[in-house]
Amino acid sequence: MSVLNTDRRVAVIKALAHPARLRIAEALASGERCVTELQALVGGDLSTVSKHLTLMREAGWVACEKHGQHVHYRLACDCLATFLHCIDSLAGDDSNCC
Amino acid sequence: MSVLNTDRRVAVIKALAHPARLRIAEALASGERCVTELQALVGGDLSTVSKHLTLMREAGWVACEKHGQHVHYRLACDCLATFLHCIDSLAGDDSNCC
DNA sequence: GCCAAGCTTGGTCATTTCGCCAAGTAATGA
DNA sequence: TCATTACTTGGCGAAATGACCAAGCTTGGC
Repeated sequence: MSVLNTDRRVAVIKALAHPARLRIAEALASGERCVTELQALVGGDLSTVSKHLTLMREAGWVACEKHGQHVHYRLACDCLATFLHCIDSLAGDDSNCC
Repeated sequence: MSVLNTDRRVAVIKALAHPARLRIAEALASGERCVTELQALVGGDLSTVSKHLTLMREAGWVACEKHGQHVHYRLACDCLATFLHCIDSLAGDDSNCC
């Protein structure tokens, strides 16, 4: 495995390694949302949310499409549930991993 | 899902969101290694590697056991392969996600 | 055309993370 | 016991990340 591939993998992982971005991903699992809706969910400045979404898009987690004034974001990958299940097997308070 | 759970999930994800730590995890997938061996693999100072391992242990990814002078680190979770497969479906150069 | 809503981009500052060095502990062998 | 190897911990400066503000672009309604 090359260093480049490692760095690419790291970029994908980092894109979810932030509370706001993880919450955004969880929200999008139940359907499309526009930026303002996601801001209402995670709080903070709209520009901050927009930048989080750009990062997630570059990593490949989400895709977006413009509808009039609104930009609809959605999950671009159906493996989020698998990913989270894997994380939760480690994150559980009861340490019942694997 | 509470904020606390989100933060715990983020801590688990962050523990692999670094090139050296990801490489360490990949290496441990093929068997136990002591700290010096992992240092040879990822480079940098031994203390840096040790701190990476502490972080990964607190997140639950690895466990360790002392054998004489050596400390053997191993994966504490068998879901790493699943995790990486999920990441690679996004990290591939060919964008063939999902 | 003009204004407001929705979003993105650039800039700056505060916070976090990272990596090395130095110092300390523990086990082994001479 | 003294030196060496293996590892951990604390500390500090450097680099990366995150959050807000301000400014700009685009779309839609009046």
